[in-house]
Amino acid sequence: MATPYDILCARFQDAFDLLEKGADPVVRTSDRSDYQVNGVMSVAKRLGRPPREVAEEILRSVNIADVATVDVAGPGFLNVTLTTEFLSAQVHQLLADPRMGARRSTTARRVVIDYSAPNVAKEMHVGHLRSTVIGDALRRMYEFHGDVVIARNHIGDWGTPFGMLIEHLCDLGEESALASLSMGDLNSFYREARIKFDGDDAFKDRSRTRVVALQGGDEETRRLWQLLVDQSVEYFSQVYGTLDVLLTADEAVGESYYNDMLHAVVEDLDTAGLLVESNGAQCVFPPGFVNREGEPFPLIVKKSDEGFGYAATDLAAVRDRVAHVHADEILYVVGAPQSQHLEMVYATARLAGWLPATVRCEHVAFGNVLGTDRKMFKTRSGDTVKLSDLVSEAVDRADAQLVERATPLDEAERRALAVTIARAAIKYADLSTERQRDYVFDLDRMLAFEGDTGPYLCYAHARIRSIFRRLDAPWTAPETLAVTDAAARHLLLGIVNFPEAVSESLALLAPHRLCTYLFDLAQRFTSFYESCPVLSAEEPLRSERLALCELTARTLAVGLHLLGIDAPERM
RNA sequence: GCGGGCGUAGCUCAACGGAUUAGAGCAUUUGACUACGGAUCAAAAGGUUGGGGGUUCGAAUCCCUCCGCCCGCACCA
Repeated sequence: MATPYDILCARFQDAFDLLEKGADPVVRTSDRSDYQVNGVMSVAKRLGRPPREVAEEILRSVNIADVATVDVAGPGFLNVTLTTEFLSAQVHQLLADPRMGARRSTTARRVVIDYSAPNVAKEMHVGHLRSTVIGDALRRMYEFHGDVVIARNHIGDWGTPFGMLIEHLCDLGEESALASLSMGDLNSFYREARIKFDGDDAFKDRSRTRVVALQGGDEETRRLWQLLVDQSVEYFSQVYGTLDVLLTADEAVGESYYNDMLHAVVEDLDTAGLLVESNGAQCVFPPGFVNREGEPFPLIVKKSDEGFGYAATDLAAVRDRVAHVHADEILYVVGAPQSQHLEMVYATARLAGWLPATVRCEHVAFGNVLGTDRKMFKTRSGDTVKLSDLVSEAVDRADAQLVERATPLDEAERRALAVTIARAAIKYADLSTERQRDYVFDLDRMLAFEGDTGPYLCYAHARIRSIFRRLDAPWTAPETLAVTDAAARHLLLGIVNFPEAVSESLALLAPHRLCTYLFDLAQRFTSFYESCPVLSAEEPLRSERLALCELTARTLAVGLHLLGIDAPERM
């Protein structure tokens, strides 16, 4: 279905085309009317005519009487007010549409989304949270849009640390090692291995020998390595489960997956004449990148010790995703600090012809996670909070609040709801702020049941649903709605703009746009609910208001679902 | 030094080049309670959008410059 916004854009485009072909009408939502058209001034400027005169001309030529009334205001703005009949028809269309008006793409694009990327035998921490939550939300939005998402969890499952990890596994004995790993005690496993590696020369030697065996394809070593990987992936899946993240074990396509492609990457770069030896390393120098001294800055593909750098893996991944996964779009949900590295990888892939201009390849960067003291969360030095601890603390606190508020649920339901609310809190807090900014992690704030939080939105939804549980007879929306109350109209206009919130959020890869929309919608609803009694109203007003309640609840639920958040029926 | 990001109310954050009042939330103050779920609503107060230039009919938004904070800058990913 075409949204009101679409219709207005099309109608005004036709009118603007008469004056200047292709001129943008600049249709926007407005606080002065339902929508405003701002494009008149710039057209008038280019035509050298008075803006108000141009506005009047557009007002005469635009074919819009069936949709809205239009007035000229100020220096040449057009204020657009939708007709009640039109809004009424919108309500009926939306009631019949589970997508709440959002278009479904007819040309499904294949979109690779690279997100989460934890390390094998290492704990997932807050540093992985943003990638996981943002990536998963984008995934849901793309799928909703009708695209095919190929998720890639680029786990760190290869490299020199695996020598010591495997040796440590052997020392502990497979059984007890795996038992400790399956308990999610990955930090101490890694730490113990590290301590031995640093303090025990014999262990260090064994570790190095083990790395060589691993890279050489030694069967027993590979088996041990696989144990570590499987155990970790199993653990990651548990964490994803608690967060309701869609990633599956199949989608854990880690660094090692690209091992067999690395030689070809280097050879083909060489053949293409892109490879340069520098300080013993094989490098590509994509133009435009310089180091501290202002000299060309290398992307190191093969290290001076003959080992492949991570750049080789990243290049192989891009190549694979284009050539074999047939991606139309590749998104890397990775922290902002890696921006330069990724830009260099993309530049090199373009030079090598592995990444055609038709394929969109983008770094979906996000800011650092900060503590409430505004200092960086440590990501490498070990002082980070385990993701799983963090989630369980959030669940406990959510549960405590539910108990305090005497929620009308039994114990089991309440515990389940606490999980839902904790997820909502964590995800919404992360998604609702502009990605690129640094992000302050504050459990107290995100778990608050008041304000711009996940729990509040859950509550807003549950509260509407409770109205319908009180009904003793079915209802149907009246043929024509009056929508006379300002608050009701304001709410309906919000509902009708859902598709634009979704498409804008997707186009900008900015989930916070959708969050802002949903919170605003919830506010419009409570304001409506305050001034417009529903159940006690006379028919047909009662049914009209029920229709608005129904549409609001569904819009909230669909929107929250796109963010990876469940909308509970009751709280 | 070079490159990138950020700088908006006490705090956490919005704002798609648009209209006299730059918006929310939290916190503060004041109203509304036997309330269709008060986990709420209404209102007040709180800002020379880091400073200074420029482009534009119109700038938090685009350009330049300066200041401050953060990140990256050769073989860890």
